[in-house]
This record gives sequence, C-alpha cells and structure tokens, in this order.
Amino acid sequence: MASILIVDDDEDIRELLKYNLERHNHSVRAVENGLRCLEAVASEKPDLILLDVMMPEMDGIEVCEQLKANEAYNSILICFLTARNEDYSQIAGLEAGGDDYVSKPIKPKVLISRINALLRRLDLNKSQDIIDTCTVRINRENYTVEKNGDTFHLPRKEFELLALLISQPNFVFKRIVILEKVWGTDIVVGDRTIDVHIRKLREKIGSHYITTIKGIGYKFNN
Amino acid sequence: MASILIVDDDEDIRELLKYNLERHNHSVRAVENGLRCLEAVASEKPDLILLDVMMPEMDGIEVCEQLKANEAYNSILICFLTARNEDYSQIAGLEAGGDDYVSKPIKPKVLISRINALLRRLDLNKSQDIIDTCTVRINRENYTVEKNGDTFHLPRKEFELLALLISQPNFVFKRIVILEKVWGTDIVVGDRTIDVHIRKLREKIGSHYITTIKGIGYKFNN
DNA sequence: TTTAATCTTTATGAAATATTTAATAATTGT
DNA sequence: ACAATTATTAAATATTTCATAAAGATTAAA
Repeated sequence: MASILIVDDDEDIRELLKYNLERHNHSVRAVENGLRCLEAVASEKPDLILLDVMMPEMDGIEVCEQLKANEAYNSILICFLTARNEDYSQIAGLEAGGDDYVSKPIKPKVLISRINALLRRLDLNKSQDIIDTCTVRINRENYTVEKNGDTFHLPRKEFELLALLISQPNFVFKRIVILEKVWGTDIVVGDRTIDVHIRKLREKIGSHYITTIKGIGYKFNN
Repeated sequence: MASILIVDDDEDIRELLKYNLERHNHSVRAVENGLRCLEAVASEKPDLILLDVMMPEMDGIEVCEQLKANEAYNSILICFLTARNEDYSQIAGLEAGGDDYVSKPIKPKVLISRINALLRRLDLNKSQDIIDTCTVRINRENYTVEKNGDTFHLPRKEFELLALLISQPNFVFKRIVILEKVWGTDIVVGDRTIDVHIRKLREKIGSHYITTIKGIGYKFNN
C-alpha cells in the first residue's frame, strides 16, 4: 500500500523488516548506507524511509537533513530506527525533521502500527464517509449499506470489513492486512474470525460480491 | 491532560475550541494573534498549539517558523487550523514545521481525535504493559488482573476501562474522557454502557475500588 | 432550616446484539 | 488422494441497549 525504503547497515535487520513489511502489502526496497539511500530516493521517491541512526560514513541524521533540505524530497516521511537508550538520537532525529522513531530491538508489530499511523497522515483527506461503487454504497455516518435502493444496517466489524474491501474494488486484501485494518495491530483474534464475518457479509449483501482468493485473502467484485 | 494554546483571531472559534478541549480535560489558554501567542508561550510553555494560518499582522506560518527556530520551543506540537480549500497553506504549514492541520469548519470530534494522536507522540514511552498499585496489578499482555495473589481474566472493554482508571489512581476521569479513551472518538455508544461496565468491574475486583463522582465520572481508589 | 417534591444522574437486571471460538465439513490446489 | 485452506454451524463470550429502580441534587414551600 506504500512504497518504503529501508536503510540499515545490518543485513539481518533489513531482511526482517523487508519480510514483515511485504507481508503487509507494502512495496519495499532496502539499502545498506546513507549514500545508497540518497541514490535510491533519486531513482524512485518512496513514501516513507526507515532510517537507521547509527551507520558508518553518513549517519541517519545527516541523511534526513539532506532530504528535508531538498524541496523534492522533504515530503517523504522518515522514521528513525534507534538503539534502545540512544535518547539523544531520538531527539536529534526528530529535530532533524524525522516524523517518528522506533527503538531497537524492533518488534514488527510495533513497527507496523507506527508505520500505519504515519501513512495515515499522507491520506488525511482520502478517508471518505461515503463510498459508492456502481452497485453498493456504504455510509460511515450510521453504519448503513444501500443496495438496489434498500438500506440496511451492519454491525461494526462487518461494516468495517465491507468498508475495507469496497475501498478498493477488485483488489485482493490479504488476511493479515484485513486483520490489521479491521481488528487493529494489537488485538489478537483467531484465524476463523475473518471467515465468519465474511460469511455474515455474504449472507447480507449477496455472496457473489465477495470472492475468496485461497491462500491470500478476499476481494470485493465490482 | 495536556496544556493547549489556541491562536485564532475569531473569538467564536476560540470559544468553541476552548469549550470542547476543556470538556476533554485539557488545560486551555486562548489568544487572538501571533504576537500574543509568542508572549503566551514565553510565559508558560504549552504542550500543543492550535494555530490559525490566516491572521492579520503575523500569520500562523510565521509564528510556527519562529517557534521551531527556537530551541526552547521547537518541541511544542503545532496543529494548524486552515480554511477549507487553503491547500497551499496546508503544505506550507507542514513544511514550516507544523505537525498536523485541521481544516475549517472544524468538527470538534475530528479535532479531539487529531489532538489525541499528536499527544500520543509525546508520551510514546509512557505506555506500560504492567501497572501496579499497592493492591491491584494489571497485565496488558494477556488482559489479566492480579489481586491478593489470585489472577483472573477480564474481557477487553472491562480491562481497558480498569487500565485507564488505574493509570492514575484517585484521579477522577470524566465520562467523556472514558468514552474517548476506551471506546474511541468515532464510536458512539449509549450513556449507560459505561455504567454497565463499571458494574461488571465492581463485581469482579470489589466494589470499593471504584468510586462514582456524580455528574463527573469515576475514579480508582488507592 | 428542614421537608418534601422534583429533576437529574447513576445502578441494576434482563434481554437483545455482536463477536469470537471451536468443531466439523467442504473445497481447492498439488 | 493428500494436504492445506476456507466454509459452515452451533455454542460460548462479550458488548450494548433498554426499562426500571435507586440515589443524589436542587428547588420551593412550610
């Protein structure tokens, strides 16, 4: 859902982060130092950079300052990765124009949740109260769905699930992404919970609107 | 819960915002222009400034730049208030060092929710997994509560409610603040819902731990 | 100043909804 | 056919609402 650039000299961390972010549908590149970061940004501007503070040669703070000084790049979100008690870096990083920081050791869950919070800032105006496809229209004001003229109410979770799927018709949402968006990163529910809600939705809006993509997730057909 | 400074030349807006923020437990000051804002900041540093962009004499962007240039004040969060289609201002504002913006006409709910998101950044490290008073200890890992040696589980909402109250023993949480923190700003539930959860909690941890302050809210006794 | 009536807010219990789990069946891809 | 994944159903929990009772404030009269 977003293009993310990882900058860290530790290959294990790059791999860990790449794996986790890709699981969550992000498109990820990873480089090992500040110079490569600037190159990567120049070749394709990412939405967000995960930037290690402590790196040989050019540290994260410096990279950040360079980017924020460049009008073409200063809208890129920057999230610093800092060692645990590196308090100074945290402050310096945020003052250099960083948007957030995450302390190592990095818990993937925490990282994902922070990243989502940051990305939400990008599309502040995207969030719509009413989503309208040619067949179904949902209204966040009162959790209702309108289909062929008749309007009915959906309970919260079912509504959020439908709202997510319908936000990008024909796009396949992975199960993990659904969990994250509808249930939140910190709440743990069993795997079958999604299925049950999908079934309820299908009962209510008609089975053919939602297609299962086995091994991946679900999509709303339009 | 936070000290907030409102800067807007429109008295109605100042009043509206002040009223709403105070209802949510924030301590609020309001001034009518940029100069007064700088004075107010100098006399007492706020956690967050709600800063109108369009103001006579010194506009919000300029105020923001001055504050962010001053090492003593650049940690203050700044949220711009912009006219609806003032797109340029939004961008300019964020580039000037603003942390967020809210478009007029301002919906109090939206504002409160944004402000909470910003303030959460201030106390990233505050959130504890285990809270321990002399009598009761809660564990966010697995939603359990330990009292006099025996441990039991609480359902999510009850747990969150207890966790909130216990986070500041003897502090009276207003109903609206409880709703906001436990249920979230965008979810609407009836007024009696809180009562029911309070009752469940009292049943489980003992009635004397929670005191009702009529017309205001509840507190956890320690 | 006390008392009683009145109004507002909170407590309670039961019912209605919503959500989650768990067990089993069905489906799909290999 | 086998393994993995999803669907389905029923049951268990959790959450919310609703109606009614109780308690706390407030007001006005005695």
